[in-house]
Amino acid sequence: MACRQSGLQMTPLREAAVSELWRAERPLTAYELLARLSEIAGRNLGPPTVYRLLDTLCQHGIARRIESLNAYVACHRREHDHECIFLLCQECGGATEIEDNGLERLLRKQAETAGFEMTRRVVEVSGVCAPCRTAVDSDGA
Amino acid sequence: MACRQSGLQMTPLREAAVSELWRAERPLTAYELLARLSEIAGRNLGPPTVYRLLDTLCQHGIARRIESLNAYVACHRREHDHECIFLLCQECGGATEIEDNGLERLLRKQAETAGFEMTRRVVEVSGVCAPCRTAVDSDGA
DNA sequence: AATGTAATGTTATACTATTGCATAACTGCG
DNA sequence: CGCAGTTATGCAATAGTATAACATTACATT
Repeated sequence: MACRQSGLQMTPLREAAVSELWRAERPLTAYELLARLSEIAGRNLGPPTVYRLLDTLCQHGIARRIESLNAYVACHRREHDHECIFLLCQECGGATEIEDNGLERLLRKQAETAGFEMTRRVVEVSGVCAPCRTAVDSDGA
Repeated sequence: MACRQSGLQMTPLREAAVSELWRAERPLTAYELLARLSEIAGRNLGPPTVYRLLDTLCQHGIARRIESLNAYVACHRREHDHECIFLLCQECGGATEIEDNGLERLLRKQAETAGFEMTRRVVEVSGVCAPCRTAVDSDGA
């Protein structure tokens, strides 16, 4: 976890949160994370605790919020500061993070053309991921 | 409103909803719309009524949901079937709808490369719109 | 110990959305 | 017309998501 401390101090709670987000193979809602952390802590945490954790982690680029799911994932790609694109599978619930500089440029250009100062962007694609597609195919469904 | 009836029957409630979304110069939350429609109707509508209205309108491309605001706007550009890009101003709350075929192509290509079947996408840019930028500039702020 | 700051706890509440079932309105048809 | 089938709306309850406001704790510096 040491590599992630871009000025953020890693408390036990934050470590646990990051670790749970990593372990989950899909985005977790705040309340799902709340339940898992409560179990780990052996006591009931309150929603504000978890929302604060998530805010902090998101601000440091360690986690990301997925708007169309009201859920959160641990973020890969800490090296670059890029915002990313999510591919969200409707079958398995998985979230894949990708990146596209061309798309970035286009968005930036569009904003510029409109005289719009861009501070944040959300790009989320919903559909069916490759593994789930083949799974469905071989179902004969 | 006649031009919008792509197989959707226009009831008084739906007309009122569309009309309110149009009149608002920014996205409305479901509960904001609920309040306005209740006032118009002269009685209290329930949340399900409004959420059903919005679902229906969104399904017919008459309205669109903005994920990062939990809010809804009337949709321009009925001609094309394009999904669109929103520029969301953090100052005035306004939402501008734009379109970019290049971006569309890029997204589609990315999905394809990942073997991902895309059924829906969300592209939302937050920032400050041109009018608000000049307003802030002349504030000296 | 005294102070300051960051982190977490606690209670209550606000906001967003859906489920499930009841009723009403409209359509087509005999 | 009267009836069945369908679509739309009403309504009550509740689920799910998020924040405000304030109290407490933990730690660092002096």
